[in-house]
Amino acid sequence: MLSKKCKYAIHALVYLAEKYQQGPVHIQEIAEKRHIPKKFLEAILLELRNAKILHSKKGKGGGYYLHQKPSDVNLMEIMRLMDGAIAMLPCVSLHYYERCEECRTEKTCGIRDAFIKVRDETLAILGGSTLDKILKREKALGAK
Amino acid sequence: MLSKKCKYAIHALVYLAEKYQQGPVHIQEIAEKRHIPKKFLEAILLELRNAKILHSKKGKGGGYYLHQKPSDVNLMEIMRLMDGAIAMLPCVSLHYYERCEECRTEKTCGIRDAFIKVRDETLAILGGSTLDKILKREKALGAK
DNA sequence: TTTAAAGTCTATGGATTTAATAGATTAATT
DNA sequence: AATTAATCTATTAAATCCATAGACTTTAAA
Repeated sequence: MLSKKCKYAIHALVYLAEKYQQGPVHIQEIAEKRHIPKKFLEAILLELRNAKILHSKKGKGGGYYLHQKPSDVNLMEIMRLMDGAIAMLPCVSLHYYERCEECRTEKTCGIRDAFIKVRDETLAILGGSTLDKILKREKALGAK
Repeated sequence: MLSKKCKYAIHALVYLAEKYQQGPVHIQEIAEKRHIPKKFLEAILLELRNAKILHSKKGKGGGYYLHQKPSDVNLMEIMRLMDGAIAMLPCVSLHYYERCEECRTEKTCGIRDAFIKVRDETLAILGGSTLDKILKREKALGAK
């Protein structure tokens, strides 16, 4: 399951994708429109900024805005950033690999196989889910 | 990520699949062979028994054994039992559906789409991963 | 019929993670 | 200088995960 942090991040980014190239957006505005606790959102946006997905501007007229194009930001990277590994087992994770304490002999573990397949399918789908596609889909579904 | 509980359950079941139709196996034996804390394993096996995946026999010469055929037990049901939903969002879960507080308007949510696809692919793979297949694979990989 | 083996059940404790809040500080604009 | 808004540091509250302890029950064998 995605953490709330990750869900909030996705929602905030979709919101910012909608306002792409329209100048900085206040944290306050995002928080209100997407029903996210403001202080929590602060921390999230800061992390997205440090990851170069967002830029920010301080002071009056400041706020956050997308650094990358909406077509260049996908769910895979957002989720990795917020929640870490996408794989269901540490021993099949590409970015957060860890040896499984349980199955000591990785080479002969019959379980990993299925989880490698799940990982690959999942990454393909999430990697292809970009902010602009999500936005398009929302519009197609009739969101205002 | 799978919980330890779930990993332990899978390992224990694979072990019991190996001993299918060879009589009851002690908790103690499974715990030692698969490096699982015995007391924790007790609780797990009990749950698997209540779910009719295992049977048990009390008293001397007792122990646990598979109730279903190894080809009838798959990772999907084990994971659902131990960890709950397999989907990454509550609002796309088939067995543990819950409304997302975040995206209030489910009908116009552009995010769900990707997670429905992930869910379907994942369920197909995990549902097809049965104990006997895992066992076969381990033998093919040369586990003793 | 006693005894030992083994599963069953209830309860609890500690560690870690997640979610949220508070307050002080820094930077930019007007 | 005043105002606005992001940044940073700390702290707290709640939930979950992992593990252990101990008493109880059932069964089989001696």
